[in-house]
Amino acid sequence: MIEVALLLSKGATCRKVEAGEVIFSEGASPLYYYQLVEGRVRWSNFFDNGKETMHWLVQDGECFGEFALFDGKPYVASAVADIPSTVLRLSADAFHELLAENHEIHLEFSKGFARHLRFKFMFIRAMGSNSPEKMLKELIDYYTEEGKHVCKKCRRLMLTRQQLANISGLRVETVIRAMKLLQRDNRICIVKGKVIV
Amino acid sequence: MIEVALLLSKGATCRKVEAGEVIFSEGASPLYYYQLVEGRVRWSNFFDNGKETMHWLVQDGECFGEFALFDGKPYVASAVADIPSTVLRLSADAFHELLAENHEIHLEFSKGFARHLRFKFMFIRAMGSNSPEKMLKELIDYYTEEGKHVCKKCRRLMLTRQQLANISGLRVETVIRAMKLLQRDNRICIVKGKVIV
DNA sequence: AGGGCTCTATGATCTGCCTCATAAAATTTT
DNA sequence: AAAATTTTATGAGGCAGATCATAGAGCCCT
Repeated sequence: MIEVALLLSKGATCRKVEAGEVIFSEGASPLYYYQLVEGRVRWSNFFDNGKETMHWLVQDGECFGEFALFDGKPYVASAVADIPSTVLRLSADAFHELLAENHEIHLEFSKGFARHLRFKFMFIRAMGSNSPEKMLKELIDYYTEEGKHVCKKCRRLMLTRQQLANISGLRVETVIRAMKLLQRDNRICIVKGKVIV
Repeated sequence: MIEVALLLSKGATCRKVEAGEVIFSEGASPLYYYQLVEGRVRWSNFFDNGKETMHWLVQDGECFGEFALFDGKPYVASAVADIPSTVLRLSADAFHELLAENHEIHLEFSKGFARHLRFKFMFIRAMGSNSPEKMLKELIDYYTEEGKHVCKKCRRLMLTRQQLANISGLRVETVIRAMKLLQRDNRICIVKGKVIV
């Protein structure tokens, strides 16, 4: 979200992480600002029974865990590399300096918060429907509008049913069945198992 | 969230609204910054079947609908006065001027966004448990920690079971039954039907 | 005090999501 | 190419939250 060169000039360090590596854990104190240069990071809660609640699947250029830097409280969810990734890390102090010096950057973060909050509102509204189909349709519509997780070339939604299950809080079998119903009613287009938006 | 005198000096107008009066509607374009001087405002989605999903029960001094001013998209939920209230309204332009001029105020908004996002993360994590008791316990713990909706004098949680239902997305009967189970297991203290935290 | 409303409460039933089991297909790794 | 892993798929059954019905308790309003 912040220009890489600027981050580096402020003393940010670049690190490569393997798939499955934990970048920060739920409950830990926020000490750094993190930005994903390349790769994919799951920002999730992991439960004892193996279930995962994925709050955000971080893509290239996005930051994650940033809001903990603003209220100073522990991380509410863990960040785990989903594939081999490259991550930039900047100390909290340097991050706050950057914001104080540059109103434009600060405003960009405010806009980012607004977008994220909008997503959460949409998500919780969709949950209220108590219908897997409506829930998934809203989610897919959101990603379509935002162009997130959508392949620019083939317009495929680059999310597996398992990932949609982890995001929506539904079980994978329920997602599979709901997607079939959505397809049957021509509410979504599925080609070779892949959603085309 | 912003000092009242400062808002008024920027041209904010004060308005009294009756209980039930709509301040802004889901889908409408954001034109103003709103701050509750006194009263109570429900920030909710209202569904055709009468169900309500309450995202936030706004209290004295809190602002609402503010994040739409940052991304410029329509409101995701409506704001309705829950009791007779007094609301301050500032034009979007003046609001952005204020932020640009005053880094401290801007930072306060960022912190507010962070707190709200933290709440949403907590909420969605709690939903993932698929257990009304865990969900409600987390909600009550959150309000306890934040001191929100808690009477300073008598330590009563000032939320009805119906309100908890609208917030949690559960049905009121489910909330009532879950609260009884929590009480039976000594996880919460209920006196005369009221939760004491 | 009385009327109207909301809130709290409880039982019965139903629906649908979760769970478990199994297996084929697709993808990744060796 | 083969093996291993993940993803997609389908069926059967259980369980719990939603739903519907009913009613008492508490509260606000004239």
